[in-house]
Amino acid sequence: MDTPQKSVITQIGTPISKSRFEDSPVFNYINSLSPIRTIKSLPIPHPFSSLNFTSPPSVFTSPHLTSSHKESRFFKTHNSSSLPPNPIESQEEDESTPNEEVSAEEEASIEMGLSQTNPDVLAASPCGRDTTDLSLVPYAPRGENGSCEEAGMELQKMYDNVQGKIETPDWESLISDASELLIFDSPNDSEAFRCLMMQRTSNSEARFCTGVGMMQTMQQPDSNNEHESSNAIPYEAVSLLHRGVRRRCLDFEMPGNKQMVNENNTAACESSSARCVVPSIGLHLNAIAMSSKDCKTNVINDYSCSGKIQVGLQSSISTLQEALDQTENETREDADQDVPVEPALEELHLNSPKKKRLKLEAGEGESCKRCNCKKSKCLKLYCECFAAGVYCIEPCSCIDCFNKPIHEDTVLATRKQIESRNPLAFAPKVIRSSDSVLETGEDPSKTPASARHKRGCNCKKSNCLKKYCECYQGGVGCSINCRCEGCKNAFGRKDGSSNVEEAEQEEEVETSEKNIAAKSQQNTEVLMSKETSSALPMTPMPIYRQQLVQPPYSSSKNMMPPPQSFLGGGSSSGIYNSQYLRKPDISLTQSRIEKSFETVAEDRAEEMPEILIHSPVANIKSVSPNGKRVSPPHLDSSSSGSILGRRSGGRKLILHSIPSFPSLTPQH
DNA sequence: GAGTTTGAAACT
DNA sequence: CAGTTTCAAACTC
Repeated sequence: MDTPQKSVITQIGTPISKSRFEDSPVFNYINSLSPIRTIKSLPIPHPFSSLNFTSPPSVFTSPHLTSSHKESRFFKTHNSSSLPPNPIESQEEDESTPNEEVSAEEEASIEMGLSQTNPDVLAASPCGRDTTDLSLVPYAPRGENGSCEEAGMELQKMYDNVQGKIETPDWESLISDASELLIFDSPNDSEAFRCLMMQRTSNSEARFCTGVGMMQTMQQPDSNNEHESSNAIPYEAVSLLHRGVRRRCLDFEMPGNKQMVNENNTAACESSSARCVVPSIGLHLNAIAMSSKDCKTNVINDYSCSGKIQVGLQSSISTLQEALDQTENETREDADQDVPVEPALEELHLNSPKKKRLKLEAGEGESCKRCNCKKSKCLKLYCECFAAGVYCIEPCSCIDCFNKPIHEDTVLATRKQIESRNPLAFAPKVIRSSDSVLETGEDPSKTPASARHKRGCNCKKSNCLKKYCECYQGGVGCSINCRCEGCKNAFGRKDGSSNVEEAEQEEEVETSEKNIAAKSQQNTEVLMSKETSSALPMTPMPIYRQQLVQPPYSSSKNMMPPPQSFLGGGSSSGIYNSQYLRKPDISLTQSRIEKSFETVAEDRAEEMPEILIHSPVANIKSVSPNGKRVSPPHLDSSSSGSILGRRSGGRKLILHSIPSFPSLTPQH
């Protein structure tokens, strides 16, 4: 259904829109853009620039009160700016319409560029922005949505007929995807914007991060076109959900599909967490928290979180074409796959008594923080959420939590206070320097040392072998900065010796037995996976999931490097990501930026193997961190052929996004 | 799930 | 800056 509709729209819409579109600067801008080349979009001074990202990240980045104002302003501008409140039309499909058209056009025109196309489109279309914003902004007079842009309105009117047929949800998802893409593609602005969105989202208090939330949302996927109320919820929920996931990477579990699309883009997954973290790489991509953390790593990083699900989902998507299809069918997929999938995953992975821990581990990376604060009100760095620069969400078990959008002022004030005391307090704890890898030419896989804990640890009893150790937790070796005693950090001792191999060996020894036992089990799975992979582009999700999940189980608790660690440094907070992007990266020359990106890509690649390439075989063989990292290239085509293909594809996409990044830099 | 351990954060 | 206390995550049972 969707596809045909779209096609209709595309065909019809394009011609029709032209007359009207041309009038709007936005459209012009869109036209000027090459769907494939995101780069273009950035350089081009579009009306947006002023509106959108000017002061984006401020919100989280630096909890300045002004930031909030800016944001509000930002939103106001959008909302009020152009649209004469047209409650009627705007209500439901305003948002979707414009974007849709554009996306449709672009999709039609471009076979590939999911990532590129959408981002551009979004960027180009104010409506897209607005939509996003609106959806994100609870406070914004949404019902209205009316706040779409003129162009959107006009278009909408024009296409009203067509649109009527179209289901908004699809578009919404598309939009959200596009937004994702956009976000990822344009590190700086997007980042900032993301942050913005984040706040807004949080404000909305709609916390979709949680799988549950998702589930709920997903369950009502399409429906609702009719009333605002009904629509509003689903729309926001869905869109928010997606965004929320990206942003916080919070609940990994979520929108696999969406992310998958992104994933094809590659950066995406991590992105949220990691990405946010791109530079540092958060809790992964820097943890995660670089997150993923962020992004991811963020993010990623963020990766970890989404990793499980994503992987599973990814397995289902091996080709761009698929991705495209997916985009088209997103809604459907969400409804169909996500719902069932999520629960399944949860059960698979999280039912065990260790559910909580596993969850945390998965999400640790980055950004997926879930605190359990009782006395700090989540307003101190004790609180992981607060420290990560994110609001607490449902999954948190905190008591008397003030780290919520409602208490935005308090949060910001507190943050400010803490920052005044320690400007780097909210900076990623683990700083990964892409430069080090590049410059030294070190093998990233063997040099976790390239990333270091910002201040170093102070461990006394844990020997830096447990997560008590922030270095270890961050997946980095101890450094001169550390004041630890009896350091045995598996990622690198303070004295410079690396225990990684040793640790691995030990771990392997420990796990070998387990693995052997598991091997027999997995053999069956392996065979299945091989068969499946060979037969189908996508591998059976269950297998991948298991594998993904398994590693943590099988491996010794302590020895397994936190997922985030691979992604990068402090993924943690989306907030910071923007900062990092702006400050360090901005200063970088384009070439250098590219390099960094490449590094990221490499890291990703490294990472991907871990997650994606957990073919049964690989899994068995490479339990240890190194093994995983090194193994990827060695993977047998037989076992991971499809995966590799995907991987390469992912990289390719990442590279595409690279150009866009530099484009942002010009601002400086 | 409760209790313990641990080390960062906060405080003095 | 050093010492102490508070805190929540990590870990153990």
